Amino acid sequence: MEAKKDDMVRKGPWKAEEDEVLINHVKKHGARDWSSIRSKGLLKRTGKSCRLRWVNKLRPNLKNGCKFTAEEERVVIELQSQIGNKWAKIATYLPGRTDNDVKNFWSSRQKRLARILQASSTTGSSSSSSNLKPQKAKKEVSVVCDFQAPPLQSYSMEEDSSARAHLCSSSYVENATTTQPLAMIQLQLTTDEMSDFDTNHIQVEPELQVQQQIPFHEIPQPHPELTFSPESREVLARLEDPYPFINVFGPPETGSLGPPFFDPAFQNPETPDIFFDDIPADMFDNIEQLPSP
DNA sequence: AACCTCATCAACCGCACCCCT
DNA sequence: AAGGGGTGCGGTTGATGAGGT
Repeated sequence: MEAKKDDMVRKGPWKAEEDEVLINHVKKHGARDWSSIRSKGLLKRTGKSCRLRWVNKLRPNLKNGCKFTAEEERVVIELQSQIGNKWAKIATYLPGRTDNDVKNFWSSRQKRLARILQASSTTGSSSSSSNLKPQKAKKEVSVVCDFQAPPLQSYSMEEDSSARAHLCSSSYVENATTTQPLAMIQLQLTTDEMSDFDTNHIQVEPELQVQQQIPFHEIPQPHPELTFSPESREVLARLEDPYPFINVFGPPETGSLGPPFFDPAFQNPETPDIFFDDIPADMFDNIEQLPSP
């Protein structure tokens, strides 16, 4: 019985001591040999669990606790439309973000979208927001008022584009018929959320200010194509590029895109790298880079 | 204050792939 | 060639906190 208890795999939240053991293991052996952590008796966690913990929480330079910026959201949406639910691949475009982050972001988004669609379909095409929760309706009003940014250019806005361009909010989504292309609705949600980008109205966190101070019109625009045109295939091909973001959205010539994504100094102050000071400098080179073909 | 709804996050699970023997 | 172990990925779930009624 005792031996059985010792063999038990531990599950659930990680303790600080376990994190420490895991970090020490990675220091010594690198981010591999996950199974040996258990076989050596260092932890009662499975190799998978250890790897997941490292990748999602302990790895250096993670943006833990930071909400997705408008730019990151746009990258996710753009790439998801191009390559589907390849979260790990998409995450390689977002330094400091994990596939789990991207996945969670997307599923939250889908839930929200589904709710909005359901709300609009159950009550027909009524233009009022009364079918939503009152607090939601309130939020939407403020968003509509605050939103001043130009629309994304990555999707074609055809009929009714001017209205949507200026008032891209969930309440307009609600007005949309359910036959509206999903991409369009997703775009509307995006721009809704991007109202956060209005620095005149929103207090931004210090570590995000570098990016959020960028005038909206200077943000590099993604490719306009949605279909798998030759250009899109080119984008897919760039997935092997260690810094594909530069290529996909144009060179950071204005410097506007640079800091949050490419400046090593841009780190979440809540997750300092003090644990890793004595790790060989090149040890993590492989982590952020895409695997070589 | 209690309750409800929703969003977010961390972690687990199953499957697929790769590599080694 | 086949089998097994290790690893990576995507889907799902449960816990928790925030905000509103």
